[in-house]
Amino acid sequence: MSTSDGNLRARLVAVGVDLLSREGTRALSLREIARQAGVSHGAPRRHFPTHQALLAAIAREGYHQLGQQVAEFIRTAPPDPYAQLLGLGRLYLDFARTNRGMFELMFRHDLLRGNGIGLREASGALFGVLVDLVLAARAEAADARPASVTAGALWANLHGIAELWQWGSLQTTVRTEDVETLLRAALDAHLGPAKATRTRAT
Amino acid sequence: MSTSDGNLRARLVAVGVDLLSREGTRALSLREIARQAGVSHGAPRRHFPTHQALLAAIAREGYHQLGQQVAEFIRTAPPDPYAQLLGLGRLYLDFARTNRGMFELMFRHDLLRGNGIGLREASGALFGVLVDLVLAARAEAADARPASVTAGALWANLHGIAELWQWGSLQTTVRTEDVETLLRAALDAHLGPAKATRTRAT
DNA sequence: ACCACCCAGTAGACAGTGTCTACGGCGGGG
DNA sequence: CCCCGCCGTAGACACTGTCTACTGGGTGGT
Repeated sequence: MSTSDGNLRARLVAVGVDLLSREGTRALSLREIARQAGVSHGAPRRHFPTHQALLAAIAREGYHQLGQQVAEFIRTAPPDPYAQLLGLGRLYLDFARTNRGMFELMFRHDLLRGNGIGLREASGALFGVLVDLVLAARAEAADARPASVTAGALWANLHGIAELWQWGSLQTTVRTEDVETLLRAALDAHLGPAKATRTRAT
Repeated sequence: MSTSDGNLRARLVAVGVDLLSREGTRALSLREIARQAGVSHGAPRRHFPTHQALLAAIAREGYHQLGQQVAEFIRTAPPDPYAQLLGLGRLYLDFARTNRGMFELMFRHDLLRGNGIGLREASGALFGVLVDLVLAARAEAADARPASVTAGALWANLHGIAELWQWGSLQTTVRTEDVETLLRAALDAHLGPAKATRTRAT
């Protein structure tokens, strides 16, 4: 069995990911993870100094999964950078919607205090992809701002849509249960309305 | 008056707000709030059926404070709707930065399950102000999308900036420790670059 | 005036949590 | 061979949220 052999550390993370997807964030107690892994409650302490460190490792696995999905999408995507950005936005929002607990865990504030060094790096790599795409997508229309600023604002927009939609406010205030509308609005806003015509191509 | 003689309810919320601003979200345990209020740990149960209900009441107080700040700003603001939106964005980001724990509490997912009905309403009122301002700000430039969509996307952008900046990723990936740059980018993007010239006016 | 009643607050119990410490067994290197 | 470091176990400790029994005091009804 690939899960039972050898490293308990990897098995704890795997059990945490599975438990996080089945039950919510609430079920991710240290003792419950150890229970599901079939070890005593003190065992995780040999591999993770604290509970937050284990949660950070699980969140890191989430960034790994998201990064793999992004890489897989980029590999099998049309060469048009705007279409790539649209698909990337859909991927981000779909990831947030499908893996609710994981998305919530990945951006918890208390996880990068001390032991979450890898989290900023993981998100930074994903952000680099976004910067490159933004740079390519708005190459024709000259923009005064650096691409990192536009990419940052765009990422913030995507993240805000995911966050507010998950929180439930957008479902009642804005009539759109379609996140797609907000995604289009954000893309068109940050990349310029000239690119909006390509939206129909997808 | 059931609320006046039982002023413990209001005192619990006040103690929670104070405790939340001094220590973090971690300190907001039911027993600690009761301790700071000078009552036994079972006393809050007479006014709030569960711990989450008390937290929801504290978050509601946060929405109240934010709403008062917004109303105060609108009252003493220049009539230019774009300048009002800029100030409103600054106000939102400043509120998120100044009252970290409160902002985190106000958008916690588990608080509107069951007892958080008032939270969506409180945020909905603030959103209405935003929709009106967006409607007025882009009156000249005709936009195909309804104002609620633009306002929703803009709010999501503001919220995402606050969230990602608090999380810390924007501080390392984007070199700007200035949230102002991202705020300007978001406003110019969603309201059209034609309005960007007015940015220098403030 | 009296008495019953309700109600806010107290105190204790219970299960569950994260962290710490002492202990056991097991395998590899001196 | 022995000894030591590693890894998992078991129990304790101080917490937490929730539930239940209990008490004190004020109010309303008769």
